[in-house]
Amino acid sequence: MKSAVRSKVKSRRISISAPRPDGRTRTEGLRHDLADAIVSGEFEPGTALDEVRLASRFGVSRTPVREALRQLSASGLVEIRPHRGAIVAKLDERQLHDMFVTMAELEAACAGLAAQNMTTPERRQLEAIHDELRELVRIGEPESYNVVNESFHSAIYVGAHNSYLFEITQQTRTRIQPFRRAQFRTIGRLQRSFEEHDHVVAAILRGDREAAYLAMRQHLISVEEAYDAYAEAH
Amino acid sequence: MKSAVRSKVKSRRISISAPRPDGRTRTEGLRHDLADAIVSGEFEPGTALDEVRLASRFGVSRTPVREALRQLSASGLVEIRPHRGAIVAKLDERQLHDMFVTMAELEAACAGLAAQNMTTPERRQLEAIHDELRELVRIGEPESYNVVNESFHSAIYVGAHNSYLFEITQQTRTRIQPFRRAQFRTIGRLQRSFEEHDHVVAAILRGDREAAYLAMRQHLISVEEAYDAYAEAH
DNA sequence: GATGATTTGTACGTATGTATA
DNA sequence: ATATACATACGTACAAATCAT
Repeated sequence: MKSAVRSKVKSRRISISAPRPDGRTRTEGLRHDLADAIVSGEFEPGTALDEVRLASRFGVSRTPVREALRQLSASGLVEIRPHRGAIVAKLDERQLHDMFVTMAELEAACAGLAAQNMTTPERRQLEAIHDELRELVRIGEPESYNVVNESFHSAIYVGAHNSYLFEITQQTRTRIQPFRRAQFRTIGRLQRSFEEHDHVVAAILRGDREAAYLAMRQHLISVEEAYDAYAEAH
Repeated sequence: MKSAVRSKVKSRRISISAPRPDGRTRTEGLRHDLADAIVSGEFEPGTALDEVRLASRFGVSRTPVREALRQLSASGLVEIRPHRGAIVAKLDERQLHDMFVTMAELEAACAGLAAQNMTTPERRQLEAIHDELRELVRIGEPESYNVVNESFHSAIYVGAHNSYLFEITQQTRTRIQPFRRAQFRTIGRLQRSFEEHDHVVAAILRGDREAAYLAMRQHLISVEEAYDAYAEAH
């Protein structure tokens, strides 16, 4: 219906071609923006990523869109089916479970290495975050707890002092993100989470690698169980 | 200067465009071929990946080359510097060491999960491979040992029954590959490797997750030490 | 199941940014 | 420091494949 009109109408170029104010290429900017949209949940898993629509939405041609999609497909956020377009990657139950289990192993490895490698200031910082979480449990603030909890885990990734492990741990977290429903909702779960952290922190502070590994692995398994219980109830 | 002439001259198309005999796109084929060339050592780390040269070498236009390079950069084999071209990814000492340590953690995680999850046939198969390696140590065949050793490790990746862990373990192995110099060269190292495997196999067969984890981690640390010793001597 | 519409895949030209003399 | 050469970034045209009808 509309197609007859289009070919004459479209001719005027939008020309956003201005010499790139920032130093970034369009492809880079797009990859970043698309990843954000997926991780934040704006584009849900399974959403079709139409090249032309994305191009016009972001005011660029199809070329950078295609290049960004290729990169995101290699990192796992996007799935490309040849000749059939790209969609936001979808995971079935099994794949999601596998990812959780692997995440537990990765974070446990981080904790173990952190027990060995953290500097004294890093250890002090971890304790400080842990104390902050204790207070948030006491006054019962799930939202703040979730935010500070992120720093807790990040501090341990960094403390492992291993750039590659850091990279794949973050990447795995990013890939799971679109599938995370709610975080901690109940005070009970908060309390339990804090107690598990307590074992992790104690092991790291006394430099006990294997104990830190086991405590963190256990913590994450228990996080998955909490998710599952929540998912089942909803 | 030449541009006046060019626009008339270029018109004849080379037309390798034959309707794609296989079902694969050129980008896919190229990504595969490039990854192969890098992993096999044909393109060494640091090699410049000139778009035009690659395009003509593989008989395609620059577009699929660019798209393949983007994917390989997301998977870590290639490094893209904006406006400055792509090179085969290079790792410094520290990065390589970090990757080895992480590989040890990943394989250890696989071994731990394999101890839990391997089926009876899988356990039998692992034992069979292990017996084969014993024989190869006895008669002293480093080349065959290296080949069968790969199956040994692969059997454990598979036995973990975790698709995501499998994926990142393989990907890490691929990324380290271009930096592997020689494999086991000495009979002494062969013997030592076999003894370490022995602990891993025993732990897996009796379903002892933590012991399997520790034994595999130790094995890989000792593999890295062997590499380092070799590198230092050469 | 064939045909037209739509969307992706590939080629190529030109502009823009980077390196070099 | 400026100009020149060169490789990449991006837009656009067309071909090929998929999907609707």
